[in-house]
Amino acid sequence: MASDLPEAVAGYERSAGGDLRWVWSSGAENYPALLRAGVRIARCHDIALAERLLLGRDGRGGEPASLEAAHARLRGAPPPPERAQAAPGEGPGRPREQQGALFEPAGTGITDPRAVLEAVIAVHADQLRRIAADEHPARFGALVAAESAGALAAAEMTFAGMPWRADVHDGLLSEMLGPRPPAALAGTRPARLTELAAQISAALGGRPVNPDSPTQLVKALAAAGVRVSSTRFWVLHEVDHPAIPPLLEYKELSRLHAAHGWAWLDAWVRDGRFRPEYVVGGVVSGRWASRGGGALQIPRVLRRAVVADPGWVLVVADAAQLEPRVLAALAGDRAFAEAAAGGDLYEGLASVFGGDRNKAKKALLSAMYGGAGGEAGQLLAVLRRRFPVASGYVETAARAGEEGRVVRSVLGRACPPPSAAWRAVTEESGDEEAERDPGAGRASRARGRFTRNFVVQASAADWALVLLAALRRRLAALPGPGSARDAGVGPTRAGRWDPLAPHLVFFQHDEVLVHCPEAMAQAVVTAVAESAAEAGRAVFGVTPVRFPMTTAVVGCYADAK
DNA sequence: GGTCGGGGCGCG
DNA sequence: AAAGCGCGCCCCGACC
Repeated sequence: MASDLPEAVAGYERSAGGDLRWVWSSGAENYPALLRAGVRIARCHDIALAERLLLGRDGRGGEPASLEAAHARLRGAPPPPERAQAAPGEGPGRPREQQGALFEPAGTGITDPRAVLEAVIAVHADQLRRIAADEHPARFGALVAAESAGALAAAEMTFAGMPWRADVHDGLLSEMLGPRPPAALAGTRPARLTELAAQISAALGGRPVNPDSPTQLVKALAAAGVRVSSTRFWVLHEVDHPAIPPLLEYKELSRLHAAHGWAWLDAWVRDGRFRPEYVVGGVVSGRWASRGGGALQIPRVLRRAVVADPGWVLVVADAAQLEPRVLAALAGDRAFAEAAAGGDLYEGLASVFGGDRNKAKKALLSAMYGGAGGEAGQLLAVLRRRFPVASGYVETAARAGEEGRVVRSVLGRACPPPSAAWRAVTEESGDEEAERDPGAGRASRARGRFTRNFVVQASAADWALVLLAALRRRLAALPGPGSARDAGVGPTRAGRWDPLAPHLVFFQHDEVLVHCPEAMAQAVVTAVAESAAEAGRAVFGVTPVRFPMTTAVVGCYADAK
């Protein structure tokens, strides 16, 4: 393709003043190269993500969703195999390199530019038809647009990177684990873990026990007169034995060392930035997943290492009690929405549970997750009596799941249909006298819990995705902090990635981080609030439910809340 | 030598 | 107290 393609793209963006939607095979494949060339685009239709949503809706989520596959299906030809996810020779825990020429789908398939263009046009037209044929075309169209915008935001966050102070991270590790083992001893336990392992072995009779091995631990504990069903934290926590305190400390520290220790730092932090690769729509509910780096599981203790650049700040914003609010809006439960009108939803509901905020929280979580053990049953009964509409909503979703049906999020993302194995287990025997498989009830209830949670989690993901898209758009429209940048506001900025403008650097289900010049922090806070309100309207229409975000302007992520 | 499922635990 | 939902990734140990 033309070497000046990024220039041409930027030119179109500029002349269209942002009122332009690129249609392309995949943002994840195409956008990183544009960003590296300094080009930012405003909007796109992402064929691969749209195809994934459409296939999921039609109960065909297992089929490949690439442009080539969609085009082949359109022509009645057999779809090509899914592209390999990882290039050969790529080790785990290493950042990936983006490959492939711009706009040229990688791997096997279409290589002739005219054929690519023809395929894009044909598949796009077909997708628009299939969207229009949806039960709720406007909502499903909004979902496709938000998912596409999400792909842009994801690529931009990877490109910008999360500010990460390797020296602070190293200091935290040394403080907790002892000094970093020299390179020659890489892979061995640091001092503190070695000490703890020795203490554990000594307390268990003196023979060496590998605390990383649940099997060895259970045996050694049994020999010491302690019988445990597992070596999970909360099981061991109840045990009174001298080996337990060092063991619990070992487990906590060894996890940090293994998952986010020095090896992680070497592999994932470069030039003061952590650049995880997000997988948009990687979770069935529409939440994002990440590939490598454990980006969505960063231990809270390491937030200390996330520090804004000099003169810059982090705006940390997270949606307060998003999922119960989503349930209130989904179900249209007026009583619930009114009880939750205040800032803290659980506090607002506490009066229903004898003034106990924790009980309110437990009742809501049980309703959304399907828990019913212990106290939860009683609390659920209270919830059902006081908020029958909201309770009925999740009960209906659970019943659908138990019966093998599918459910959808508010914008229309579909949950996967049950597997063939599930159908086989739960199928009623034709013979009335025959014993029903004892696993049938268990499998049925498990799917009920899944669909019960899906309607809430997936609708919350819809809202968060729309929020992210709105915030990305609003951030790009903010005037700059100084006169130099003011001169660049408007059309001349369109189509350009501006490293001095506020940008999203992290997104974790219901939380966003924006890195911005200090002088722009208040404007960003306002943009966050406006985006949240916009998302509420766009996803749920007219509703009394509010979706407040708690925002903090900080120099360090750890100082937010 | 490699793969794969389970146990365990980090995040929401 | 955690569980009940969704993930990714570590280590171990069984297996090829």
